[in-house]
Amino acid sequence: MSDSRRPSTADADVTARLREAITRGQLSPNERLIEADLAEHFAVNRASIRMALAMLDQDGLVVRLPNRGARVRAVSDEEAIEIAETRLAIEVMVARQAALRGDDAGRTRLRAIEKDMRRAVTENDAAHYSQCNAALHRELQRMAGNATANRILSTLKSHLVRLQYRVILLPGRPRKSLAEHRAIVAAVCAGDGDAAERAMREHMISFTRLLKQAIGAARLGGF
Amino acid sequence: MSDSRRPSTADADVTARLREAITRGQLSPNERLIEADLAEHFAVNRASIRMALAMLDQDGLVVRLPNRGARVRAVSDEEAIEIAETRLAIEVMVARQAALRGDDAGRTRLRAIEKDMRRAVTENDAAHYSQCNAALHRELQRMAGNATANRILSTLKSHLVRLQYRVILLPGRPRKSLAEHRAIVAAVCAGDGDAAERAMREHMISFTRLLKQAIGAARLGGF
DNA sequence: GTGCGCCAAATTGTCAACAATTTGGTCAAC
DNA sequence: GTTGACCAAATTGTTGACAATTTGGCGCAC
Repeated sequence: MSDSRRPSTADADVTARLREAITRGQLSPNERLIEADLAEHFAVNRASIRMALAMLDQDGLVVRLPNRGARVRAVSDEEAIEIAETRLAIEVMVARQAALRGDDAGRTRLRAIEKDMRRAVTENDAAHYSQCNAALHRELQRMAGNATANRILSTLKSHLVRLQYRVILLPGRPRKSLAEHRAIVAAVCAGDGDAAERAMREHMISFTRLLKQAIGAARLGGF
Repeated sequence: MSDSRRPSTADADVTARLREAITRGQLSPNERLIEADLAEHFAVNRASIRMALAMLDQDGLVVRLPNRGARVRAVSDEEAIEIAETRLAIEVMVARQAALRGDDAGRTRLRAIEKDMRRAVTENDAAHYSQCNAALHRELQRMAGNATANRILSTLKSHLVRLQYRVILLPGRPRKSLAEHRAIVAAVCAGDGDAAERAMREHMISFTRLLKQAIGAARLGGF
């Protein structure tokens, strides 16, 4: 659903593809991004690549040094924690706003996602659980209707994707996470902003703590 | 201090200048940004302008439509409120982190700024007060040491500059704001994260409320 | 007079060539 | 053997020309 006759430039297209290649880990952190090579790989000219690199630099996914080219930005461990903390602050606000401003359709969808989530846990389907998790947060964002927060969250998430799968795969995580999610859904559906905020804070603190553990473990075991 | 022999490209330079022109209001909201004109005005070639527009688009300061050019993005009233709410969430976190992680030098500077601020209020110097205000928030950000949050805050602020001066100039605002700032400084210097968070929340809620008032007033009186 | 198609001007998108800079290696001098 | 200058290759930065698209106006039919 992206190659129809809708007006779109090569630039925007290649930017999206390059962004995905980075977030999906097909390009390693600190890997050099050589304009000519990328231009050939994506079958566009260098100007488009240049544009894409400039935008991804602004996004924080790429670092560019004058006359010295671009690299995939490596998020350090400290940075990953910073990002998680900032994400926490915004997700908490989003949960509150979703509780206060959400509509009936949203609440219905929220309950459906929760149900689906329960099934994923009983069936031990980690992949599906991860999808439900994303869907739930997405629905909360939609209900909150704060486009600014949504934009920021999506860029923050794009910086963490590489790391967060470690957390999801931790033993016992889905069961714990499920309970937290149910508390969030209950509070939001009840229209209780304070409770939603508390529940989301609990959830994100728990996530952040595990992220720190995962990072610490990787630091010891990785090299 | 920008034309020395430090390596810098025309692109980065013109991006900063264009960004400033937009935030300072020298370019009106919705104004068309024609590449050739800008290139002539800034004495660079179109490619640099193109790059700058792409980055500012990513920043949210400019909107670009394929084949139809770029315009200065107009932040709607609803959006301004969204931005203020999101900023609140992050500033609150920054205040907490500043309280927990701040160093002695930072605390000293904070007290100095507060003192300066008091003087600005007694002397009714709104411009100087505004500077102190910026300095205080900047110092808190430095103390918190959360680069991610800092980056986000600076873009959020750049979207609000046009509006916030209305709030500062409201009668009685500096005196009220001063009391709020003193509470923040006290809590942060005491290393009390909870209190710092509360104080900053109070302050930002008060700011957001006034922003809404200012927006409402402008909507009635403006046209 | 109103609507419709068409053309020209303005503007953005794409491209390739050229200039400037960095990088890595070689060779000579010490 | 090490240091330093210098050169060549690789890469990025800049420029101008050309192609594609949109926009606004003009004339024509009705």
